[in-house]
Amino acid sequence: MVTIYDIAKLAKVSPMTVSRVINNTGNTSEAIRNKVNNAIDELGYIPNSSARSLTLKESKLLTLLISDIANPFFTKLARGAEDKARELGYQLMLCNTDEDIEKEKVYINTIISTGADGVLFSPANNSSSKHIKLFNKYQIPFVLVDRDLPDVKVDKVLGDNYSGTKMLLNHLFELGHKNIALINGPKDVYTAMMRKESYKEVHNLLGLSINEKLMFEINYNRNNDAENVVKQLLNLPKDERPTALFASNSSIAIDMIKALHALNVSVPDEISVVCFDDLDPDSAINPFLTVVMQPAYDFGYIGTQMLIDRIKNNSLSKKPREVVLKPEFLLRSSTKPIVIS
Amino acid sequence: MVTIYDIAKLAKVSPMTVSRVINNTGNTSEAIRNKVNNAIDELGYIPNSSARSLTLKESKLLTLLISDIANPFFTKLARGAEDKARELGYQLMLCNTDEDIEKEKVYINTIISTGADGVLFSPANNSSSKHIKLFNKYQIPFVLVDRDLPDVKVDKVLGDNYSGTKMLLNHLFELGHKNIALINGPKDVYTAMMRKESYKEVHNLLGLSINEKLMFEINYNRNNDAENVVKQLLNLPKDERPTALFASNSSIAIDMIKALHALNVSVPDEISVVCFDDLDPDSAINPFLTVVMQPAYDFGYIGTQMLIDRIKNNSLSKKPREVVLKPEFLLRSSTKPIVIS
DNA sequence: CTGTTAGCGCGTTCAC
DNA sequence: GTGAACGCGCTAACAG
Repeated sequence: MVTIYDIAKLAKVSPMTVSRVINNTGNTSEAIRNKVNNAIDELGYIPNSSARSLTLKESKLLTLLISDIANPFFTKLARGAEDKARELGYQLMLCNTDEDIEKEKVYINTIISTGADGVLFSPANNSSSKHIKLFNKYQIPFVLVDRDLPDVKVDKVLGDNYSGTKMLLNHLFELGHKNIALINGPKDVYTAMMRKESYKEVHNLLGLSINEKLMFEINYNRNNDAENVVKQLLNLPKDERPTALFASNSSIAIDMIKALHALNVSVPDEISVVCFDDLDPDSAINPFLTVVMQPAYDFGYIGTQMLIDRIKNNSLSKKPREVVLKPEFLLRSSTKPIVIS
Repeated sequence: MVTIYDIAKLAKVSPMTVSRVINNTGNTSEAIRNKVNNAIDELGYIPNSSARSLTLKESKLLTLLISDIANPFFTKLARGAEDKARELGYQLMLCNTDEDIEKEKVYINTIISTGADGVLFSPANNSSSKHIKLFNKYQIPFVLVDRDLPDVKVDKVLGDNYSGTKMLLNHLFELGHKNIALINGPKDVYTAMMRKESYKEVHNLLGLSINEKLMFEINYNRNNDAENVVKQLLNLPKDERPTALFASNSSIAIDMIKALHALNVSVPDEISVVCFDDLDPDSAINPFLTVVMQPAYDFGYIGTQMLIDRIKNNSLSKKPREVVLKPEFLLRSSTKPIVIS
């Protein structure tokens, strides 16, 4: 391992001078700077960031703590975060909680232990609030992305769940659907909560009744309950049976469609399906699901910008900002007008 | 920030004893252990891993250095790597080079600087060989995944590019296709190189001639050249014009299909398309592309196991192991028998 | 079984 | 404009 001492020796200066040259701090003569830089090149010196973190209490390391790396929404968010981080001279580390609050806890410990300068955080569920105390205790700034947490006052980048839900429902209404099942994520996850509220509100505003039997809560990722849900829905008496499904995210939509196919129910001929978030990368060649697409990349890009702002002018006093990103409706072929039989 | 000194004071022992309790190293009496643990809980102590790395020269941090996080192949690989890393008490950090050799260089510096214990590495291209000197110099073990590098003798997890290519081509041959265009990745990337060689070999073994005009090299990710390639192919005289495309990865396949669609060429009615690697997550509901699917998750899972093996018994002397993972052929609907007109 | 000392690589503080 | 001493938080090596 090459240290500043090695290069100090080679350049015949003190380690301190080397440090100054590396960090452009204090004054150094041109001649010395050249000597030092040559030595650095010759020895292939790479600074030890552990040592640096220890004295500086800063690591130039950001962490993206998300709940499902297999979900294209989060993958795109990650790309956005990474791009902005690089732009601003930070390194991004990715942690995947798998929607698991325990994993999340472990990760947060590691994050603090590692000395990240900030965290871009999409909490597993509302219980994540507990974990936040740690961030506060260790004074590490974080920005909430996609999923809000009650009573947590920090910078946030959120989606507009109401307008997204409304677009999806209105589309279905226009096609004549009345019995629209809501296959939602867990009720203690912000986005699921919001989408359910919006679902109810949109119905209420239109004077439409809501059938509780059409509302389900399952996991946001990897679902084995999908088939169960479908069976329950299909067993409903004809006048209650849904003609359309509103899946709360794309992962659920996929699982539902698979379950429907397994039972020989055709989409969209017999049941229409819509959901939040798009299905990259291949939706490009095979556009099927009608969705509202959220600007996932921007969630990461903007969130990271806000995070670094916080880190730099650590005016934690400054009032938290909240950015709301609008979704876009994409009409494709998983929806069809209702068939009157 | 809480340090071992704080908890030493509270527990009325020496910092060293605290360290021993935390790490289960040396003997400590039950009574003391309890006192210390209570203090730890009370103060919410979290070890500072920078300090630890400094003395221990080990960070329990692994880095996955890949070239395209938007590619589902690498996403799944990442999940496998992460699972194994967690299993074995390591943390995984993800770096995305975007197929860019310069970004890769910067990342490798950061990786060394951060003090990762090992690297799971899928190089951008053959020039990456230069970067490897740094790993050697800093004695940080790495395992090559998916992409090999000439003359680099380390543990590897590679795909079986020959058999994958053969399955794809044989399938097309059986459907009657003879003019099969190869839309390949860059020639200095291992997988692209291997697939091209295999393409030639399979043709040769069957005594089929190869038309150089049907072979293209474009980027593995985000392609603007796709449309150009398609135009060139379609402008070929009828007897040379391809009736099928062999895309070297799924990203290229998508771009090609988009370009074909843009020109109103139907897949598979007019041109069949196949490629390496599957298109999760939604291929589940919308199976379209005929592919050979590689066990991406296993690339990460096995590679990480090998990496940690190396780290633990750093018997760098031990002969490098090479694991070759077989792909699986998935027949779907992007291919069709050739139409004699 | 427990405590003391020293040092990991670096940057801040204060001299020169 | 340059250098020496100290300390960041932790643990290895040695005492006791």
